[in-house]
Amino acid sequence: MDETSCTAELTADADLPFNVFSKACPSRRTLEDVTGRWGSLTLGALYEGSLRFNELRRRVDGVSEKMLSQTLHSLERDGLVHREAQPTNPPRVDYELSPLGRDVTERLLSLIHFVEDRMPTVLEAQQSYDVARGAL
Amino acid sequence: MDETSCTAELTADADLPFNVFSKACPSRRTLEDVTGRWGSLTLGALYEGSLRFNELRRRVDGVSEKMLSQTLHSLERDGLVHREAQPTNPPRVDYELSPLGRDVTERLLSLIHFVEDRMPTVLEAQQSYDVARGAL
DNA sequence: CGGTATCCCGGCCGATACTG
DNA sequence: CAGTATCGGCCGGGATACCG
Repeated sequence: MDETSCTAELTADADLPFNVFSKACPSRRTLEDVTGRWGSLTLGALYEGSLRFNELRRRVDGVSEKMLSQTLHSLERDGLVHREAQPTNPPRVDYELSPLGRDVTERLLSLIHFVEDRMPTVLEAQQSYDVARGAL
Repeated sequence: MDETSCTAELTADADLPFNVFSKACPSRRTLEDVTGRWGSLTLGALYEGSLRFNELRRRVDGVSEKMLSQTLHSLERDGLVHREAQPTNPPRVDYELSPLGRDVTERLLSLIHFVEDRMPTVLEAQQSYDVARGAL
């Protein structure tokens, strides 16, 4: 299993070059960067436009400096976010989505908005589940 | 901040009832169930059709019994996956997506396939980043 | 087969302090 | 403002054993 082909024999996507269902495939890590707890929210926040570090921190409610910094590094490394630092004093750094990042985030936001939209149904399901379980 | 409205003042989605950018909003947890490390792969695997526990375990390369069990419980609680147990011996249990689960998974797969598709570009970006960083 | 229970370790992650 | 450094808890998650 090298890095340019990670075929998983047991999935229907068996002959795709980069298969997330295969444990060793680098696409799985990238997917986790994108869908991860902070990665998804960071990308989502940046979709509206470029933001500075602390603006981002306020938008993504609950993220710590450390995790935001780490998240931004991963996303920048993946080529999804572009970092632009201006050597002024005080320093000003803007983060914005790359074209690839925008394409990824469009799909991500489609999922996010759908989940937000169906939350009433989900909450109902959760209550039914909990009641049925609590009865046991 | 109750459970039927979680407005985040600082995002553009400020007046949406269920806002993932708000820390306390239940939609964030549900999104994590869907996009999480094992949740996303489990949903993706089930999109092709219903599967039994150990079939699922083999498809989702690297998942442990414990995590698969836990993941399936979360997804079932959210109303995304339906569990059907047949009281035979040996027992047979099938998992399948609910209609809501299918809708969610369609959007999820759109993202997954896009990431898989663009992996060559991502790998290139990563190498550039690593080279530039290694040079420092 | 289809799980649950228990143990336990590594690393995710928050808090705090510090730097340019 | 925009981070990095360091410490520590806690919990995700793997390994193993066990049950119906």
